[in-house]
Amino acid sequence: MRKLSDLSSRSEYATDLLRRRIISGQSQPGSLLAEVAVARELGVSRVPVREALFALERDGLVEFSVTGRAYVKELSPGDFEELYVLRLTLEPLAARLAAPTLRANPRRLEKNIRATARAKSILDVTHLDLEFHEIIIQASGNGRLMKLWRSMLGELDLWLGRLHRQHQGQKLDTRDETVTAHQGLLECFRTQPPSVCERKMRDHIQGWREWLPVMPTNA
Amino acid sequence: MRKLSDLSSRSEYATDLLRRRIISGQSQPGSLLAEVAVARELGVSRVPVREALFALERDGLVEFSVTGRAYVKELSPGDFEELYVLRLTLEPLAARLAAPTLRANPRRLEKNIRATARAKSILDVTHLDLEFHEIIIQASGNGRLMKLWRSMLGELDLWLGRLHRQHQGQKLDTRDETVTAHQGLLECFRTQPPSVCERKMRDHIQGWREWLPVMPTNA
DNA sequence: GTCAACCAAACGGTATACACTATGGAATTC
DNA sequence: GAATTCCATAGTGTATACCGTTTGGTTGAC
Repeated sequence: MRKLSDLSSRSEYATDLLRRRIISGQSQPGSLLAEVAVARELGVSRVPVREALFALERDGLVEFSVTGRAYVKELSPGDFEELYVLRLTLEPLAARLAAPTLRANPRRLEKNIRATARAKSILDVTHLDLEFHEIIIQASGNGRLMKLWRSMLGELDLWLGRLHRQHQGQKLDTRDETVTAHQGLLECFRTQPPSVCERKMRDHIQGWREWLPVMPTNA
Repeated sequence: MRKLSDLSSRSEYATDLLRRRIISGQSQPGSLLAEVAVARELGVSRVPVREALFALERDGLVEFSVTGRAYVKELSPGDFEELYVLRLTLEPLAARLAAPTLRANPRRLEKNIRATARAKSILDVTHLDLEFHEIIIQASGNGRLMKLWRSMLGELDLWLGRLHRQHQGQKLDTRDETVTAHQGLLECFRTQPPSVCERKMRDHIQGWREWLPVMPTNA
């Protein structure tokens, strides 16, 4: 766990800590995040906590009521579909835009795939998977797109975290499939024109959606 | 101009006022928005100003330096292209998702078009144009998409505002073209399947881009 | 004249205090 | 017993104060 001294500001510390709690499920969905309570608990004042709550709202991990109270986001199946349809639209675009860059310099993707192949836990695979996609978005050179991706990342993490907890008993080992699929994408970037990369990415994300265990239907 | 008493909170007041200033060009791009100075000027404390600055950063109207200072966003031609390519991707999606809803209930679009036809200033046309597009995104039923749109809206406004100022002398009257184009879209929603609406929206946005006067190449 | 060290003013980060509002349960009324 | 009023509590909105850091200019050495 990161300590306060590791971070440049208490706002970041609070944001980081609350994010972990929410994603890990330690903070129950729908529960109130009262500024005073959180502040006392983290050993900081209300000001950094307020800023953390605003930042987490932007990331889709916290929701504000009309009266200004902050609650841990409750997930509905519809939310997941919204997220999925946006990925299905934005990521193929990113792949097309990024194709020339990645063709010229695929090193970061290669490194990511090697790391994924060595990953020992499901959680690591998940994070490396998301990182793989983020590398592509980064390479698209569109800063706005990167911003949008980051604003979706938290909620995506929330979903995947819950999924893993629900299927704890089962293996759910996606490492080899992930590596194979990503190698296919990399090969595409290396040899195919942007429009093909775009299509390939769309297929990849569709495949991911279909592969996922059935999404829970209750919050 | 909105007064403090018209708004529920001083944060909103500050956000609103600063947004207007930035979009209108009253605040020079690149200029420092120092918390104390702004606070004194608006007659509020630093706290609401801080929150306003964070909100405006999310909207792409303000940028923070690494040391935490807030500056009025400087526009580059690349920024505009980034925005454009995202619209070109997200709005056709919205049109497809919204098609069934709008077919069943096109009233809001009709009302918007009528208002546009009566608009007396270029600024009104611009805002009604953006509202037209927002109605469609709203009708898509995808809350995340709406959030993304709103986060792009400020910067879009900034661009269009600058454009109008630069071409003040020229007519640049887009009212009739806008009405015609929007009527075409409405007709499409009323009679065509979602995939056709999607394509039509893509064409519409491409046409808008091509029609725009040459975007300025310097900040 | 140039460069570096230094210093005061400006600014952001955070804590704390106070004012106002919402919330939920207890008391009251019917 | 059910609905309503009332009130204490909890919570947010905002102001202010303090502290450390950045910044930009000035002074001094060379």
